[in-house]
Amino acid sequence: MNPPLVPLGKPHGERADAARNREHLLEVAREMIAEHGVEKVTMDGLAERACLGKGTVFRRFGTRAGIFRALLDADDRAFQHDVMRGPPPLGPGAGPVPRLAAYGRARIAFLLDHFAIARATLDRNGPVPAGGAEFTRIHIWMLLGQARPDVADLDSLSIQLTAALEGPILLGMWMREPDDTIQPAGPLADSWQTLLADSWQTLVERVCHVT
Amino acid sequence: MNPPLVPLGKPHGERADAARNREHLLEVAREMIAEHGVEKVTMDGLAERACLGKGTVFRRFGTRAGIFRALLDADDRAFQHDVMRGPPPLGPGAGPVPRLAAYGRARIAFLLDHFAIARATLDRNGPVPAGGAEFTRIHIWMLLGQARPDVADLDSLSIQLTAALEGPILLGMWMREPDDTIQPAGPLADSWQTLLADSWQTLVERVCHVT
DNA sequence: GACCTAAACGGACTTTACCCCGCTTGATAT
DNA sequence: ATATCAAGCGGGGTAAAGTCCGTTTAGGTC
Repeated sequence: MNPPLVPLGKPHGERADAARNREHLLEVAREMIAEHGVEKVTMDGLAERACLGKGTVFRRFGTRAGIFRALLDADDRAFQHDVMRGPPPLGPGAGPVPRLAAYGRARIAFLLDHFAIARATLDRNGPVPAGGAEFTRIHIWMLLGQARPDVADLDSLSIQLTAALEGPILLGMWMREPDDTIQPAGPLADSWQTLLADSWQTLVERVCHVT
Repeated sequence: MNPPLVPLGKPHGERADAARNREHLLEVAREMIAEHGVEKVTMDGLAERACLGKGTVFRRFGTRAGIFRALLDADDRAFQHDVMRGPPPLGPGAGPVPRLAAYGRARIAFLLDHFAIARATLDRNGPVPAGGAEFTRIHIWMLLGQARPDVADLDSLSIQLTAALEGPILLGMWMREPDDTIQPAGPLADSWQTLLADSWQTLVERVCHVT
C-alpha cells in the first residue's frame, strides 16, 4: 500500500506518546515560567521536573528557544486569525491605512503581553528572529500594496516598517534586564504602549500620504 | 598630596600590563576572526592562543560579546566623528532632512561592513543591543528636532526610525546563517544596500513632509 | 631599595545548551 | 495475536560561557 498521500489533520507523523509528552513539557514549562521566570527554565531542569530524559526535550523542541517558540505558537495563531478573519479595522473590511494602524496597535499589545517569552525565542543561532515578524512583514506588505503609497520599493519599505514596529520591543532597546519577569506591566509601560502605537499610526499615515 | 583632580587622557585607571594584554587580546581575536570566522572565537581558545588565563580575558571584556564590542569600538568612534565633525551632508552644514538621508546611507554601509562582528555583539543578556544604536537614536532625535516634522511624540518616532534603520540589518531578518563570514559582500548585497538606503530616504522625507 | 596595596592574573570549578547512540515502544500489516 | 521497525526515549558526554579565589605584580611611598 502507498501511505496516504494527503495526511491532512494536525501535526501528523507524531506518535501519541510524543504528542502527550509535548503537551506535558509545555505545561511544565508554563509552570516553571510562572514560578521563577523565563531565565530559570533550563533544559535539564525542565526534563527532570517533567520526569523525562533530556534527550526527549531536545527531540521535541530542537533548541531552548524552540520551547518558547512553541509556547508562543498558540497565541500567535489566534492573533493571526484575528488579523485575517476577525472584525475590522484589524480584520478585513476597513481601508488599508486604518488596518495598518490597527495592526500596529494590536501587535504592540501582543508583543508586550508576551514580552518575556518573545525575548526568549531569540538566541544567537537561527537566522530567523521569530516567525511572527515574518507574518508582520507580509501583512504590512499586503496592506501597503493596497494603499498604493507611490514609492519605488515596496519590499524595502515593508521591511523597514516591520522593524519600526517590532524592533523597539524585540530589541528591548530601552527595557531593563531580561530577568524582569513582569517589568513591562507597569503603568509606565501602559502609557508608553499608547505613545508607541500613536506614533506608529502617524508614521504609516505620513508614509501613505494621508494627513 | 591630592591625586590629580582631572585625570584627562585615555582610559585611566588601567595598569600598563592590563592595557598591553587588552591590545594583545584584541589582536589575537582579529587574527582568529580572519582565519576561522567569528563563530570560532571562544573564550578558552582566545586565552590559550594569547598565552593568558581565561580569567584575564573575562576581566578585560566581561563577556564574549564584550570582545566584539571592543573590536567595533574604534571604527564606531571614527564613524561618529564623521557624523559630528565631518563634511556635509553627513556632518553639520546641511539641512536636517538631507543629513538624515545621508546618515542612513552611511549607517547602512557601516553595518554591512561590520556585519559579522556587529552580529556577534548581540547575545541574550545585556538589554542594550549595541552602543551604536543609542548614538543613532540620539542623532535621529536631534535632526528630527531640527526638521520640526510636527508630530506629537518625537521620542517614540526616533525610536521607531532607529529600528527601521538598524533593524533590517542587525536582526539579519532574512540573511543567511551567522557563520557566513563574508556573505553580505556580494553584488546582491550591494544592490540591496542601495535599495534600502533609497527607501530610508523616502521614509524620512515623507515623515518630515518633504515631497 | 624595601615595603605596601590595589589591581591583575591563572586556572580549576560550575552551569547549561546541545550531541550521540544503544535501548524501548507505539502503530501497523499480516 | 505476532512480527516488524521507524519513532521515541534516556541519560551520560562534550564544549563553551561565566565565576571564584588564592597568588602574583605594577607602581607608588618613604
